[in-house]
Amino acid sequence: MRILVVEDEPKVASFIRRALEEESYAVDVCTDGTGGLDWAQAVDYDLIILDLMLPGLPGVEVLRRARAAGVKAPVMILTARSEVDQRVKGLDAGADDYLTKPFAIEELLARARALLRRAGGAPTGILRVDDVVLNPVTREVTRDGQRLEFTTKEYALMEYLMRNAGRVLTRSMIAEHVWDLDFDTFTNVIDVYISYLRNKIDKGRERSLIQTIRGSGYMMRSDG
Amino acid sequence: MRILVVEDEPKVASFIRRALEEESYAVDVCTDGTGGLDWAQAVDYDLIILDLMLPGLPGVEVLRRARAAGVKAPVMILTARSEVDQRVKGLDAGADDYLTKPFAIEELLARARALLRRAGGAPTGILRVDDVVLNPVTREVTRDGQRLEFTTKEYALMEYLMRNAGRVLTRSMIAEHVWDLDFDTFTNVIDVYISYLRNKIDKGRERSLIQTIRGSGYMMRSDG
DNA sequence: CTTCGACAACGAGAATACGCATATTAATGA
DNA sequence: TCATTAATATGCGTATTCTCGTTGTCGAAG
Repeated sequence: MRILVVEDEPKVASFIRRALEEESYAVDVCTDGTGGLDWAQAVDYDLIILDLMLPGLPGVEVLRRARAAGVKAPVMILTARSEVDQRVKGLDAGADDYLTKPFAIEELLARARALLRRAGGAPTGILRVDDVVLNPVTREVTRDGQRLEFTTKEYALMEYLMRNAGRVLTRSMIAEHVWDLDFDTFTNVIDVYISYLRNKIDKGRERSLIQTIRGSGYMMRSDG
Repeated sequence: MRILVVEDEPKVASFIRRALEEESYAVDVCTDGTGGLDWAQAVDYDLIILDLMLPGLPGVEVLRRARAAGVKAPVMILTARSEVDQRVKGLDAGADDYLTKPFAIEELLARARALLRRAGGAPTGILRVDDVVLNPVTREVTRDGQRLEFTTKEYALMEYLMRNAGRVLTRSMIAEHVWDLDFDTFTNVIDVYISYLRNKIDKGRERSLIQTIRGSGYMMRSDG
């Protein structure tokens, strides 16, 4: 699986690269529109992640030309929250999904997986802890066969916990993986969302699947 | 284990501090080079994390002077990716490791552990005294295979004792490595926590693993 | 060997920090 | 607009940390 990231902010770019690489994708990063277009045509990527705010050639134009040149790879566009019309233009120009900045890296990964699957069979990698089953591809979570509904944030947190079942995850780690770059340390959102998850997962059970490690963070109980 | 962080960006600094504290290290933060140098000389740190881009005194200079003044603590350098020149790579400024920004907090933690381990002379990282085993990564302590539960402070003290098994540790040394800057000398918290540890470790044994050195401090018995 | 003083150990309770739930406010999208 | 989700603020209960007074122990001097 090879992914092209076209993003001019070095900070964001390297953050995305790292995250994707950790998921064992091969990643190429390009910092300007023209170069991105060149690469998109030169290599048969499985996915292209494209920032719309680019120096030189605007993102929408990159996309349009790439499609015109026969690039088939699914494209995920990144936009600022305010640039709604840009987003629309992007989708018109042939994008398959969009993500607004700032975003949580887990969300980007989840969507990337979805796009890759749609394009052609990515590995399933179903996560299972106790009788909770999480399917990262469909984003479905069940307990005891019963479907559980999560919001985006809740799901991202859930997936992160499941992926690291049996390991202690400190709040810093959770912040870094589930929230975005400028996370305020002096807040209790994480606690609150853990509480949301527990409400949905553990309703009416005596022992929570998510354990609190006082002074450090949380841990998803692993089997046994 | 006490760590000095010299970093001027408040956001980054507090993020690092938090992550380290969640791993039960005692952490001091300094926002300028001159102050950092002073602290490095004043306190016997187990690790120093040093940003190279600092107001006032540049990081490399802080490091050079600290080494000249006889500071032995391992030093991890933080630097922007673009500023990694040969000197930094060769680590000939006297650093023991370097990390480029931006970085994943887990990587910083992992490297910190590695440096502390190297300095502590434990090749595997796992500390063992008699039948007590302490794993700094998972922060699990067992005696005879039996899991022992510690609070954050208890664990920090325990790790410090284990790392220095066979060596007499005075109360001031313990205070310096396990408690923070404003430690009240006229208190007996240390004695109290030693007692807590003994309760948990030595329950029902005749000879304590932790020996009292009357008039000086305490010592973790080393094997034999 | 005894006595005394200094030091350490212990127990109990006060103070604090932390996690959790709930309510409230803010942002986002239909 | 309203409904849904995200984030913040606050109050409460409890685990942890610390203080303090008392009891116990060690060791040196008499």
